Amino acid sequence: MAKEKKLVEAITSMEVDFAQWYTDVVKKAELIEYSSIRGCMILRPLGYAIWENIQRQLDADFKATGVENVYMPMFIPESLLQKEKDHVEGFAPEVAWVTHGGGEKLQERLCVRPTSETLFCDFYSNIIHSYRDLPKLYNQWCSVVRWEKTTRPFLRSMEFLWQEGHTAHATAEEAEERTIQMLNVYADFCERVLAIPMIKGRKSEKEKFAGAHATYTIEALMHDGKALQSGTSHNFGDGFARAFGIQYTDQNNKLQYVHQTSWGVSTRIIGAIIMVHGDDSGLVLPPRIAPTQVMVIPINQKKEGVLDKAYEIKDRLGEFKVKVDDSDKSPGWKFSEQEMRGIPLRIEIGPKDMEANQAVIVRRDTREKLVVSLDEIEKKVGEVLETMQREMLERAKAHRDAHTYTATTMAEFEEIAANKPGFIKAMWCQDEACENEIKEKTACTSRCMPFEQEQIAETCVCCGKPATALTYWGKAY
RNA sequence: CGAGGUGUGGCUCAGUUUGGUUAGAGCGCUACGUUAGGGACGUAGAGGCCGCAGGUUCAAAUCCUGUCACCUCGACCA
Repeated sequence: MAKEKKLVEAITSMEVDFAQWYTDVVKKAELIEYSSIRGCMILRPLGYAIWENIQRQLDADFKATGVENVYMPMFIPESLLQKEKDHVEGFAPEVAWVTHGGGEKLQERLCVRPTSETLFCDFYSNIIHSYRDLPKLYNQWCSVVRWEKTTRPFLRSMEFLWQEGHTAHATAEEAEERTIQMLNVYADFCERVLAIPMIKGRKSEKEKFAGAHATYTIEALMHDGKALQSGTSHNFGDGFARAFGIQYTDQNNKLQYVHQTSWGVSTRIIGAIIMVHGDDSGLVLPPRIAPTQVMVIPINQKKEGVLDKAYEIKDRLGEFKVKVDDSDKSPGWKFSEQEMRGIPLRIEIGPKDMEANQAVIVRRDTREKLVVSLDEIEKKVGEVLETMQREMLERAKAHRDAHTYTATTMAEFEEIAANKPGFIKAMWCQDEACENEIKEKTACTSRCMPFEQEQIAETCVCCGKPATALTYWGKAY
């Protein structure tokens, strides 16, 4: 395959330096701006519009399963945070504390929420009394703060936007069912809308959420072969309920503890969109998440009638999200701008086209050019957007599959980890000692034990004892 | 938190080793004109407490001390 000509000098090539490429895209596409606070980013209009689209569509998916939105305070009293032992141990090292208010030292420190389990639990303990009060299916859209040591735009920032769903159920079965249901909502959304294929599975004991009974995850593979945990769904069992005293009276007038879940996705998912679909010209957005789907670019726009024709095309494409770039930049500039910002389709319209009653449609992902008659432009745009959405998912899947390896011996595992970036499937005994040894030898962590299990060997890749689970391993963000 | 690196117009950087008039360049920005199918060109202009604080010196972007911020890698991390 011929080496693609590099059109935008301002973006470092992926091959040269993937991390730098990522930073360049994030900046050149104007997704974010660094702020004056370390590790906190400013979401610019394009970055925020993508988040709004994610939010709108996921929110509808949640509500279709009966979830309601609430809003909780952003501060958590220290005493409340400390009620669940594992939870506080997991989060204490990275919380920000408020020690003063209005110039006075506070009686009790307040932490800025790193996650809101404790607030929801406290709340639930007050409002749940009877089996008739269950289930509670609440979600909130908010930001949380974690005092991270190193940060990267979208992937890890000190403050980030997310949603956190928190549910309370009468039975363990119902909680488990909800945990899996929400993981499926996430995975379906990612495939259908973001065109990112996900591996669904369970986290190891070591990787699971602080205080959870079980954590489920969706894992995606980035273009550089590193894994990104893109969303999680936790089954808390009755652990938090016991710590917070969340009890209800059942049909037989007996006191019972509730069973809880929590689940979340964050702006990190935007990092996944960038690193799965982006190329050396910048961002590539799947049509279903793109804030602008079509950019009409007039050629020689000073010429009589060209701009009018561009606006006319925009009006005719009313069912899509269309903009006209009528700035006085040169056409070449506008092409690059549209590409850097990941706008799925561009329509070029100039004097030559007008004469022939046609326009040129260019796909962002393949740069394929299509000359279409103006008479059928609505139909063509619809078709191309759909094709693009479908093919982006197919390409991402093909890339992931081509970078998924299997290892049955440690030597094999080490050889792959050292030379081939991607997922490694290997059998594991689920002993944490092996997990640690694998990390030490290969820098790979366990990503998940997928729902779709295969028996590729009898014994653990590390210790040789009988294996209990096929596990995905990889270097992770 | 450890190792390394970087702070000079909006951006990318030169100048620092060897202290010396008025601190430079390219890009971007503004105005006018010519252009226009893959980041056009000309002319004229605006824009700098050289990260911050001390110190050395006749003289500091440059040397010394401290400090802050950011970046990369590692450790850590739902």
